Amino acid sequence: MTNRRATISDVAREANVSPSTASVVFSGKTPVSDATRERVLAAAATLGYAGPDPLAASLRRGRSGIVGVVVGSNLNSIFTDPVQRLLMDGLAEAVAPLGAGLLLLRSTSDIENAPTLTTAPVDAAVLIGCDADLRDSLDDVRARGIPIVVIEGDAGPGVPRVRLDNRQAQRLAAEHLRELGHTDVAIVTLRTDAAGTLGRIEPGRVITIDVTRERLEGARDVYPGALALATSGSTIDDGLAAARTLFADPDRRPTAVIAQSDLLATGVIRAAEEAGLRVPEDVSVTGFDGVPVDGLAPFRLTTLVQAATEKGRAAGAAVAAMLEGEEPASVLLTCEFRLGNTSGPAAAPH
Amino acid sequence: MTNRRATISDVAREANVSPSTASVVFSGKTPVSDATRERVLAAAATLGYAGPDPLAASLRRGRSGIVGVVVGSNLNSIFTDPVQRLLMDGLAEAVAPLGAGLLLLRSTSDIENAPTLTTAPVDAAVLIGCDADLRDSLDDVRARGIPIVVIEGDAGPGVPRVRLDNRQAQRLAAEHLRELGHTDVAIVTLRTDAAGTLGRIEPGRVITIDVTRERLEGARDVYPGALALATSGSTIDDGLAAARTLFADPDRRPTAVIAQSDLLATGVIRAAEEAGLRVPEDVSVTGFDGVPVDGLAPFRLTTLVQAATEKGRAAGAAVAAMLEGEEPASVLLTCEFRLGNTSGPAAAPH
DNA sequence: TTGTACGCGTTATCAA
DNA sequence: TTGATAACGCGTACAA
Repeated sequence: MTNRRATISDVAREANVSPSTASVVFSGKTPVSDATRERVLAAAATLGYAGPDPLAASLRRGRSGIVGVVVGSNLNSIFTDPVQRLLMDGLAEAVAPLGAGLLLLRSTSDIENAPTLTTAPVDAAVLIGCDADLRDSLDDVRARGIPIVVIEGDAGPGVPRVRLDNRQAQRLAAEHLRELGHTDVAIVTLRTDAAGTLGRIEPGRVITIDVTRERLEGARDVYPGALALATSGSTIDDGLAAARTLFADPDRRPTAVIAQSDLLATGVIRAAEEAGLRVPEDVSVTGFDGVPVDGLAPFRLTTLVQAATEKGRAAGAAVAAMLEGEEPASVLLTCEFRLGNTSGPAAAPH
Repeated sequence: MTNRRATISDVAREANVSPSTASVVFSGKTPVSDATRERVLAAAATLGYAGPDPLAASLRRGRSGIVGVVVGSNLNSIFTDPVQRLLMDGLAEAVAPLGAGLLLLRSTSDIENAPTLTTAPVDAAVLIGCDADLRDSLDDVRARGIPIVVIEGDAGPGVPRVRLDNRQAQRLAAEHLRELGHTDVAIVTLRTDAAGTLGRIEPGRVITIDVTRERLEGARDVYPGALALATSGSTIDDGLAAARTLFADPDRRPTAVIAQSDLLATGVIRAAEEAGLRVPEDVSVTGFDGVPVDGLAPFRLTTLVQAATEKGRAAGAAVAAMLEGEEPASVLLTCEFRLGNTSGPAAAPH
């Protein structure tokens, strides 16, 4: 009894049918007479057989039903961002009909033996962002011929991408501020490189993270010389810290701040309140993402709404299509400008 | 060329060695002469062989290297909570040395064909929380004989649990308030049932969520009759909404609020500020979790610090042990009381 | 150090 | 509607 798990052959024997018939009872791919079905099911119950072994079935079918999701660093950091969470939700939703689940994988790990894209039984991979580390390990994966999709990143030619038109979107916010009469505008950016270098972005600085660079370009299309401050991540506290330096000197403070995320914008608003400034009377703030921010009320951010869930869904759909043998297609999503109560006319100079 | 992927036999043939020798070159389990190794590797390169197929390898050794993590509803909601995120981090870390990754699974899904604990090739499963739906589907899984561990929930006898001593911990906070002289204390709780029923918890109300019930018991050990308000989740906004009703009537407001999470506590503090109350002079607030809350500064919550990452790690370790054939052992973690600047002596009655 | 032989548990294909 | 056959691609005793 403690020997070995029952297999489908055992069940078949017990039910006096062939293994293939027993298999069909479980898969339902071919009609089976009610009588045999019941006999098989009864045999399974007797033997404590819980259904086909997923591993063996996968091998036979050549599909594991698993999509690898490669995230940069630790899991905690990726899920801190509401946009990422929605994205994962959309992704999960889109791959579920394939019978696929999401396997969380990290691009790098100091842990011996950690699972990787090469050792894990994945049918396809979705890369979130794509840094240098990742790009290297990608060759192995492509050699294996599994479909790959990149979200907000670039994994080289031939790898379909799902991303936002960040530059165009951010330009909308900047134009909105220009129309309100703002001339003195500062920008609070997301992290500019893997290291998360803080502080003022001088002309020579290389911005290796696409999203950040593109949004900055969009803002600078309208305000070419605007001061830009880099943060190390998209959190309220990061926005707060950056904005404190912006508001430190009453004589040189901007009348509007373009934040590259809603979380950062929330921090900027908090810094403004700290400094005794009213939003939007004294300072206008725009965000990016259009996600609900816990604790932001009563403010409604003026922001660019991105369809984060849709982004995940698009990536999932791309993966599904490639699994069907279709040609990969990149997707470029656009954002919608949403007016909130955090932006208003530039204050008359005092 | 476009035919079929190369297999290890192809490589072996190309290198003039036997398949087993080629296999050994990749697994490294047996010494191989340098000459043969290089020949095999060269052959692999020629054929574009990217290493053993994970699926076949898994079937052969009976291990997929995948641990299923079953979360209640959507991924978004679970990762909204910083505690859950840290927990996942710890879990990922603990299972990585096994060469295992985490497969995200939902306990219920309306999507046809969605992957489940029964259809996915998992070596083990970790359940986060455990509601009725889940408990039912568990029988199938147990029939398969894979190890299961439950975090903060109860999956029935024989399933090892990893959890906190919530009651004892929450009592510490209540005792702290009692020592400060508070007599009029209110409690803001986490969700009490799957539906997320809001509002005052009357004596008869059934609390199906263990964490909530246990923490409430801890608080009531000290303040038996305290008013308790249920929220629908652990967010700042939920805490804010609940606390607004607490502070609405100036004559009947509590001098201290016990919140069942740090996020809720942050909302309570915000509500206090809104109502023109000073923390902790006019009202003391305690939290639970001890996680960094984005945007809480300059407050440091008086709270119970739980080792969230450790909780995940413990679950991972339990899984690892069971995979080694060891006996499952439940783990009960304790919290540490941490004094912040959100609690102080009860104000003299006016 | 290398090779032989077999089976892991299933399912697609085809014929009956 | 059912059954026989043959892989799926690999790892591992065991023998040489």
